[in-house]
Amino acid sequence: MRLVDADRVAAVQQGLPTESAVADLADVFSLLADPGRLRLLVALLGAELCVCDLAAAAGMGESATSHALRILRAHRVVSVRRSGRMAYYSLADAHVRMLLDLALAHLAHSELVHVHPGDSDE
Amino acid sequence: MRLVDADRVAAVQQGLPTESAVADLADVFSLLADPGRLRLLVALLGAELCVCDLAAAAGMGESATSHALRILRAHRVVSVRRSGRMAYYSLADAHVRMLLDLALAHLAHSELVHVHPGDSDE
DNA sequence: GCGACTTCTGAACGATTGTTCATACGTCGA
DNA sequence: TCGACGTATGAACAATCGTTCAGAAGTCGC
Repeated sequence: MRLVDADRVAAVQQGLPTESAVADLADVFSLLADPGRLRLLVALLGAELCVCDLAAAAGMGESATSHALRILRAHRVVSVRRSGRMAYYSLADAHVRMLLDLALAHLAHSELVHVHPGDSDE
Repeated sequence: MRLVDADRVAAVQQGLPTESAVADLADVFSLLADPGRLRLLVALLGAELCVCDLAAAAGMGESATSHALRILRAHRVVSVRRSGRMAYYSLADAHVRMLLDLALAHLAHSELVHVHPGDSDE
């Protein structure tokens, strides 16, 4: 394999996180990479909601909502509080909350950050 | 569709970003959801590197690296500077840079944030 | 110009992911 | 206890994504 700046490559490699750390990071970002889950999480930023209200707020079916919540729950991103036959979900991961806050702040702050339709996306 | 707390649902819906904004956000997170791209971006946090050095630093093939860079370039996340037959890439999106910095800071800060293997992941 | 080299691109394969339908579980009211 | 309701789960399908192989385009040294 060819190298141009071996020193810099070695320095960068040393600064890289562990393989498992990178995998965990990618895992967290994967959870945020789905519009449905993203809407659910944003909805949960301020309020605790039950499944049917979450489905209505996010504009998706209750089954899809339950599946999405199942994944988020498995990754400890949301927590559930049961009251009778209702299930109230809330955001449980401070890490994800900060990522969401940062992302939403950038959304409100400027509209130049992301690509424009038909402009650069492949 | 059944609703438990219609007021709260309406309030949450009003606070949700636009559909296209959510899609753009999910798009950005999708770029960070792949371990290979994540390693490339972290490598680019501090240094400008050519394709072969990036491939070596991230531990992936040059073709795979080029494909990943192509996607990142299409989304304006990285920019390329050409010098002869070499292509030097650098991180171009301040938004993504802050997300990466925040994520890496959390990695260094605590190891309790994410799930443990075989503990909660489905 | 010719050959070596770096990067880029296209196509095909395999794998993973999200969605949907249908159904099962647990809870409340009569 | 029985039916209705909210939620959860399983399976199957479609779609998307990443990787790989092979080859093309452009550049430098001779």
